[in-house]
Amino acid sequence: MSFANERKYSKIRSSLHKFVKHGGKPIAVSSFCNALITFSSNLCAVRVIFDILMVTYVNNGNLDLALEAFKRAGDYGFKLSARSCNSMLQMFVKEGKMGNVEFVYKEMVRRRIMVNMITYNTVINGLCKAGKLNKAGDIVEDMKVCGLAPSVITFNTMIDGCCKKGGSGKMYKADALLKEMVEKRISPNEITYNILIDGFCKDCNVAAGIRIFKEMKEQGLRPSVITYNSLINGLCNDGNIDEAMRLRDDMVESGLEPNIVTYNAIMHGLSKNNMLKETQELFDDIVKQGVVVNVITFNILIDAYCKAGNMDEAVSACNLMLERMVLPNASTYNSLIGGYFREGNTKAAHELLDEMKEKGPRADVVTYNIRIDAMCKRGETRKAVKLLDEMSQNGLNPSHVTYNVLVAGYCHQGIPSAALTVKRRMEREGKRPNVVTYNVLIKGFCENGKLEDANRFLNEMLEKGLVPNRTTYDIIKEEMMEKGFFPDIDGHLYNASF
DNA sequence: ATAGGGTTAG
Repeated sequence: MSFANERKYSKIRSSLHKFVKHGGKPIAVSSFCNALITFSSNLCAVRVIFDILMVTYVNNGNLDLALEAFKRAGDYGFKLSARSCNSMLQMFVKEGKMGNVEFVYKEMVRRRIMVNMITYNTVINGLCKAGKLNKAGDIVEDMKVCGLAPSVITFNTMIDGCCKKGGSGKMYKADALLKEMVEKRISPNEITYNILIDGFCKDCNVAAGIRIFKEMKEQGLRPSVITYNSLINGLCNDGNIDEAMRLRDDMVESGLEPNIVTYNAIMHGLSKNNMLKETQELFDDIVKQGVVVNVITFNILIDAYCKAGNMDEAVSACNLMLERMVLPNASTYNSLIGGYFREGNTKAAHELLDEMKEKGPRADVVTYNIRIDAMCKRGETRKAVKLLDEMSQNGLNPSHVTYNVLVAGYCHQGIPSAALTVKRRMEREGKRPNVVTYNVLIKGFCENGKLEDANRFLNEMLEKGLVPNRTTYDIIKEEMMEKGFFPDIDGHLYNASF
């Protein structure tokens, strides 16, 4: 592009920016496009203008209109650049709008827009984040067919997808991918190791995380603050605060400065281990040090107070947060609402729920789960089930917890048959019952004297490949065996973990 | 322009 053209385009860019900022409604997109092709004889310029228009919409966070422009360009047969399509894809991935990601990707291929490495990696990342690992694998095949070899970023993305997806053997699969990349002579980098370390730590296998950490150093790669944060977080969740602190010292010694994520992890670790005083002290300490604390820091502190039943301190922490111009989010409210419900202060809880409706952050799935749980505990499970409809009206998908709470509610009210209808509804909505669902159900049927049914669910759970946990065994022991009922499941299945 | 860390509910 010549210098004159470059200047022209920068003018176009700023005019388009103004257009997008003010009158860029969908109807305007189409009339704009019409005007463009009617009055311009320079089709190459029109192509570029479409491209800039789309990028400008993306940069202004107006993704619907960006998509509209993308579709229009297609209607008129203008080939957009991969670069601008990629930036739209990235935003759709960030917002979790996978339907749009898949549509744009397919369109790009159909319109023969040169799909590049970044396109592939972005789409693969989106699918991995949505838990659609098989589909992500299909895209990896697509890229191979098009002559592009998966890069270290592709592998890292896929490995992270494995680590973050639930299910048994996920770390085994992640490890297999690591082996595969090494075989293909692609060297794992610092990020590969960070992903694996975090994956093992989250899989309750800090020991494996430390092993990878050592391997990383042996490979001559330098651990970063992120590496340490993953390990510190893992150790804290393991209740091993001392070791976490030692690692923090290591980190400082190797010239790395702990950041707010480090402190949040440690504060959370302290509070989870009932060390409220230490949590509070660390908070005061970092504030004194001048560390900029964020909404997560406050949420951890507020939640610690709420769990300790100290609502007054929770509220003053909330006020301090506002003083420091940190805005509360849904999690902040959720902690407080949960705290009030727990101490039986329904009035205060509802005042906060009203405040959320009026001006606060939008209620999320957790807010509903807390409300539903409180209703169930009051013996109003039927009423709680009605909230499922309100959730979908607000565009929220009930989670496993939502259904599990309802199942527990009916069991607790002595109507396990109603609990079963919730389980069926859950399956209808495409949520597979998990270990907690079965634990609740098994316990519920046992407590209602229906041991045979409970045994049936135990077998069903095993058939589905779900791995019983400590709670399952406790239920079997206390609710079945101590009542003289011996479950007719394979003996080895429950002998192994005792 | 694409990949990695911290909070709430069962």
